[in-house]
Amino acid sequence: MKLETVTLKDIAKALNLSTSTVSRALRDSYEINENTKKKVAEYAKKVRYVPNPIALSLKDNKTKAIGVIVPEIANNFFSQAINGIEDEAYSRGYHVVICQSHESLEREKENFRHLFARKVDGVLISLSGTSKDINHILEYSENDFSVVFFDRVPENESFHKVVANNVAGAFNATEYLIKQGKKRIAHITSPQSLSISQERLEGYRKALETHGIVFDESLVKYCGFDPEEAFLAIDNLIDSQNPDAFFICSDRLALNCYEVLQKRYENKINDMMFFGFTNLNVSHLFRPQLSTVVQPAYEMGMQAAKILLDKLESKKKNQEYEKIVLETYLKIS
Amino acid sequence: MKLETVTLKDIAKALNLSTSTVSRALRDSYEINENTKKKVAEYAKKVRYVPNPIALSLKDNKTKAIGVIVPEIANNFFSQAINGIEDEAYSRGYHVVICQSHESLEREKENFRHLFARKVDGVLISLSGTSKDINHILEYSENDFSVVFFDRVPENESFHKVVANNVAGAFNATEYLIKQGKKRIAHITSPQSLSISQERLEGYRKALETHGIVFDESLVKYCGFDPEEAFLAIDNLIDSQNPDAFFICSDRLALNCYEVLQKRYENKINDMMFFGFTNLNVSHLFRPQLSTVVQPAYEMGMQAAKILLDKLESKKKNQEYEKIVLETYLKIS
DNA sequence: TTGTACGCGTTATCAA
DNA sequence: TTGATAACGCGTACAA
Repeated sequence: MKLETVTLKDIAKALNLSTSTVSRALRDSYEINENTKKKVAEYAKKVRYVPNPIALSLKDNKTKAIGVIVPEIANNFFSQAINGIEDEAYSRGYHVVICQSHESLEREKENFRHLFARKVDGVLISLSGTSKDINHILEYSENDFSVVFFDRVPENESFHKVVANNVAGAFNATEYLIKQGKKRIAHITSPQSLSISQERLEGYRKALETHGIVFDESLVKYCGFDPEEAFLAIDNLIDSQNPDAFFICSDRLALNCYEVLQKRYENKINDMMFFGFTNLNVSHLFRPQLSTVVQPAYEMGMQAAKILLDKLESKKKNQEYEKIVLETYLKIS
Repeated sequence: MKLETVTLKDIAKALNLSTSTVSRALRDSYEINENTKKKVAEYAKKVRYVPNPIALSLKDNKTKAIGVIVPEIANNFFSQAINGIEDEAYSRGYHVVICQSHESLEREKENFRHLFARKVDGVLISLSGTSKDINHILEYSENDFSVVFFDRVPENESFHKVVANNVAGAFNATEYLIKQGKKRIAHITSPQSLSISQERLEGYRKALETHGIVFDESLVKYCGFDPEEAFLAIDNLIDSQNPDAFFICSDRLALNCYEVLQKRYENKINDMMFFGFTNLNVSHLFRPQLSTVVQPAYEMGMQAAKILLDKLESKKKNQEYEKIVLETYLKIS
């Protein structure tokens, strides 16, 4: 059985028809004789005709592909989100091109350039930790190129966004720690420029306030992507702030913390409690125990993809920008 | 600044040249006047001309895209391998379309159909745990469609393959346990159909033999993808085999084991030792401790991509099939 | 040195 | 009901 790609022309030749007739027959056009349709359909099936998507793309100036830019795929939150994106996209006939920014603005720009040059129909993106603004994205989106943000989103109002309820999640986690009797809860989080950092800090603050604990700025540390930063932050906290719990707002930072705590402060961590904001599927196996705020990653990805595809496929330009907020839940270990 | 896609024709019109002249000028053809070249180059840069890859694909019947099929991206080994694949591919002007089989043969077939229909130039694949044969792949590869396997590879000789030295890795892990005084080492592994299962079992056996321990088949359990299978296997082992260590050959199974061991046998696991065959980057945080055999995932992905791209770009059909074997290392926790 | 014409596979328009 | 032709954007053989 040969698999050489069969074209309309091949079918036309074999059946003594014109390519246009074959094309119309396969698309079940009303103006084609039923017999012809049947004949064409049968033959096409027999030779396993599959339309060439490249030709279609060239014609329609659409690729039926969407791009996804995430910081890292080796992160459960993002890989779960990608699963949601893929399920939605594939079920609607789109395919997905995944790019990683590795938390670098430069890479993110490059990814965008790449995806645009490759003519994807739109992009889903969660901003890198070093992207302070979104000028590099505005440039494209102003020209009618669809972009939907998820998880790490910009302040800019003129975009569709899908996020978790970070404030509530952080509130609940912090409140949990407070109810366990913790009073000096250190908060270690991602760069301040990120929406998620701001919102989670807000939830943390609110919980403290609600429970009459004075917010102490020196318990809050923003950390970038050099592990040494986190190590140093922890050293400082332990040396001078006497924390009794940690609320750590990313996978990476949680691991950094455990690293240094286990190495240098093994005797101190027994009474400490740890809460993360991660989708780590193994957190319950950690010692000391790590509870976490879990985001509905799959659902977020799916919703984001849905919004993008709906937008791509709708004729009307809807200038109503949606912001979908999904709830988190606590996984206590 | 407008971003409307500029075509050769636009440039030609603006500069009062023909499209072919512009095309040649941009490709630095020797037959074009230097002045013209400069003029064209400048203008193209100014309007940010980017060739339309769709048009090129249609013309060349090549997409400069490769497909990757892996069981799950939410698995460090595969996400690291993908990083290697992407780095190699992007640096050579290819892009990467990632598909997940979710350990299902059906999905794997579908992925293949999809990638082929999308006209990727070739495919990198690590077989799903339920793929007993590769007929669905032979079908394509026999027709001059390039496929390179990595990690989970078929026996078939007529393919390029990149694998870890599973035998040596398993040998070293088992030997380590033996040297720690363990005598009844349970071996829990993936379905027998997978190359990795066979090779790791071989390493395990060899280590036992080398150290004068009789191989006991009842200590070996193959588990599929239903967690209950693993739970049951462990129950059986503990009930009737009295193991003093576990050598567990996948991320998923390691987690399954911990799940049940922590829940039901907390009092028994203190003296047990655990070794995995995983690229979990958090294994050192687990309690009980999990040491693991680590595969050079990034390198494997990169090598596999390199072989595929070299093949795609070489004129000659080289019928020499390579099998690259990379060494693992132990990460002791 | 530059331009014209064609073809990649498809569909839409117009003609028959 | 069917067929011929043009067009999408590009590169190239051939013509000028």
